[in-house]
Amino acid sequence: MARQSGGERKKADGDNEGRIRARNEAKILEVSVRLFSAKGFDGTTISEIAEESGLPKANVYYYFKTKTAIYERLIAEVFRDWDAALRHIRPERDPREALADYVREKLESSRRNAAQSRFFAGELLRGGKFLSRRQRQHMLEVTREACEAVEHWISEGRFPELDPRHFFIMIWATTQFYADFAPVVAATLEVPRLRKSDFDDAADQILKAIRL
Amino acid sequence: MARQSGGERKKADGDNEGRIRARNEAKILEVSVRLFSAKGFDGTTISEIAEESGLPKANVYYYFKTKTAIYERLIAEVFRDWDAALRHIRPERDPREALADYVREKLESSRRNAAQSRFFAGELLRGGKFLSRRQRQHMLEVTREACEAVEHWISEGRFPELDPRHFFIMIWATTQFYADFAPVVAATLEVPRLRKSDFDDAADQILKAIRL
DNA sequence: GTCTATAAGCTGATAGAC
DNA sequence: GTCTATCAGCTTATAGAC
Repeated sequence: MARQSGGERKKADGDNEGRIRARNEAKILEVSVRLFSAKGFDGTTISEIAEESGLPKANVYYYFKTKTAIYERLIAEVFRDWDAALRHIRPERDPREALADYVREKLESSRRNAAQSRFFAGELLRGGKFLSRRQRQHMLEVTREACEAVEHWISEGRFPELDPRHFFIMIWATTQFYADFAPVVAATLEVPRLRKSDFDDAADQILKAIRL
Repeated sequence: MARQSGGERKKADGDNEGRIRARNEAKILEVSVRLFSAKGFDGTTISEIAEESGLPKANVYYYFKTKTAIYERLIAEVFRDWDAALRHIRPERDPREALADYVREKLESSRRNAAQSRFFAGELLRGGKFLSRRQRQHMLEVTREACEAVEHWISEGRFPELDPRHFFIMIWATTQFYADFAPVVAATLEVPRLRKSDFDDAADQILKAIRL
């Protein structure tokens, strides 16, 4: 009680304030990624974000200055994990095992965060206008490193003579596809909806198809 | 002159009217597919469609009752070509040649109609809510037929023992990717923008990777 | 068929009381 | 920090003169 009175207010309930802020921001972002991925940037309204977050519209604006700010925060969040799976691709590893780990992790992470995956795919589909130069640069560097690992394997005769860049595009396209275009995949597999086992099958089939 | 007067007006300038209608509708659709693919359904306004079509807004509404009607017409148009490339996949053909033709045509058509390809990808990314049951059914049947051809090849020992459905998902995902996510691909290949030769390389690399 | 003017409603964003 | 009330602007879509 005493701590909350006086001129130190701002600092005094800093903990509480921080907790509330963290919780509300997290809720807003969680709801937003789902809505943006399902309806796009313009199809998503702040009213709807507020409603599904259980907050009045003005409170959403209290935490995020604009709708664009929410979108950009989400881009940054997705981006942080973009290269997580690529860490498996290292020259000293066995190519077969490294690729298997990479494909499985990529499929698993897009399955677990389907909304996030679709959100990012939507952004790239529209040309990636919200990506900063920094972020583009980072993607490029990470890809280049992975390509170097593959080139190393090729030079040792442990990998087929493919262009690593096209190879990664192929793997990336395929793994993303299962989560991003789930309805099409489900229809093709003739199941009502995708289960974890379908993703496991996908991983096996992809690795089998490229016959490493 | 005489033909245009009197009660037969509607029929008399039917030719002219039809030509104008055909031209204006085509222009509207051409502009719309580009705008929808770049900004999504809600991000695209009828004002903008009208402006870029060189027509007043009210005329757009004269040809299409609603914005949704334009979108649905585009879906139907894209849809008509969905299975064109799959016609190469027939049991009596040589699997190697059939697949090569399929991959090349898929890449070439998505390259030539990049806006259309992205438009459709955007629709599927949002769950394909505008697809009719008929259209879904058609996709399913065409895919099933192609899978049967592959199964035939497998039974004769002319094709690796893969699940044809996962195999087609892999091919479809990869070929689409080059046109739909062109900026990412261009960055990965470290070129300013994709040229026809990049698509040709892609076809070669895909076919090489699956080692048919 | 063409086009201007306008209706009716929703949007992102803010002011200001509590 | 929370929330109500509200604004200014833009949206889809239509009415009605030409």
